[in-house]
Amino acid sequence: MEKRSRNAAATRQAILESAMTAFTKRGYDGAGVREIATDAGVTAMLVNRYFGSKEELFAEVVDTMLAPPTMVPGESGASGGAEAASEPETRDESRKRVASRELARETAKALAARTAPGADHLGPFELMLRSAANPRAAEILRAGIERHVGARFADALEGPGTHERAELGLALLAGVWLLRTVIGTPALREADSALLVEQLTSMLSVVVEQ
Amino acid sequence: MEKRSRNAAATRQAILESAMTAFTKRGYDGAGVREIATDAGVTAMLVNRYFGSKEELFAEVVDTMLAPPTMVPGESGASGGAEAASEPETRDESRKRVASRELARETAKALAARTAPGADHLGPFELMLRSAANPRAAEILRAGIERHVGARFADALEGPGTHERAELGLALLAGVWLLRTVIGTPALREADSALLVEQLTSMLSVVVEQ
DNA sequence: CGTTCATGTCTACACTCGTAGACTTCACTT
DNA sequence: AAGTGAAGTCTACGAGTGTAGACATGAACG
Repeated sequence: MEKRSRNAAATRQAILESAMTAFTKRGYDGAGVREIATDAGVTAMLVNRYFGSKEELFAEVVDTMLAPPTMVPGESGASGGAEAASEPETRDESRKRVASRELARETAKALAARTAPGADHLGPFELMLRSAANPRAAEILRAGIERHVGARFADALEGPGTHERAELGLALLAGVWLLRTVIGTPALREADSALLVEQLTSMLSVVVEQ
Repeated sequence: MEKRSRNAAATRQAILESAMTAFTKRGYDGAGVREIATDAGVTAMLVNRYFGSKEELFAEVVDTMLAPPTMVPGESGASGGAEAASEPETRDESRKRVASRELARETAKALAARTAPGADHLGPFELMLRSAANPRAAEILRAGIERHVGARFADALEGPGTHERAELGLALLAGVWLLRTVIGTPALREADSALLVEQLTSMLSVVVEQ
């Protein structure tokens, strides 16, 4: 661990990244300010000094983790293990050119891979699922989803009711993530990957295709 | 509120019902033993005296709320104080006679109705979604789902991979419940009911129909 | 060099939490 | 009516929470 001698920006970033993993792994209520601070090599009070309060820190974490991934290679979004949950390479514009069924399949494959028993990909879904219990956190999440994710997913669709259909797809993704990783129901954990992708693709196609 | 003068069974039941609503509304971490006790007209210590600990109380709540049919149209599904309705009829058999598409549609309609903006139907889904953040609670939930819900839903299906397909359906239900009520994303909240039922039916049919 | 001010720490407060042990009060039996 | 055991309460502890205010520190600048 490097020293980071009195660099405000670096310290702030360290706190933010520590908060990302803490909130994602333990949820808003489960993560403590002291824990976040210690992991960042800092005192608890400094967290509030930089972010105002735990709630404001959480809001910034949500904003960071739900924001679309930066294409600029210089910025590595998060070293703490937080990546945005979207398909590997395809950006919004190129997505529309891809056949709808293919979009559904790629999404299904990505979901299946990240929620596989071995993988421990922390991501915005876990952040949401583990923090939804707290009403204040839920409101912050709602705002973040509305601002970032919902619109981004809806843009990938065509036809009428894109927002509603996008959120229906999101609901399926969130539910599978919940049961497969957070809860850990055996039937879904041990499900055959190829078969799972197949079923998810079919379900997603309902809302993805026109 | 009646007096319930020193009746052990009634007191236990009162605590259990109070715990159901508290855990469902605020989640495992959010609900306090003192709050549960006060709502039952009792001291906090009596809760632990009857149930051993908060965790054991939660386990009994989970067992109670997951035991009766949850999402299937014929049932009331615990609106706050769940009543143990005994029902000797062969529900499973009659269900299988219903056309698969009809099962999907009925389920979709029930889900849409219970997650509508006005309705405040507390149920096992909220219990799960609000308590999943705590690992101990998640494990208890996993056991309960495996013991009760998964198998029951799988029994309503036919063909291969019933457990996996049942849990995929459950995932969709849970995700919609999450986004629509716990998080409260506007696109799903304000979605047209009939259209929502239609899309949900199509998505569910993928896993419900053979 | 010494001053300065952002950067970071320490102590402390005012809670809430789950729960353990000792105590009291009531309903029922004899 | 007296006794007894179950039913319920009281006090308290130890740990943990978020955060406010006072204090220390060190790097950059005159």
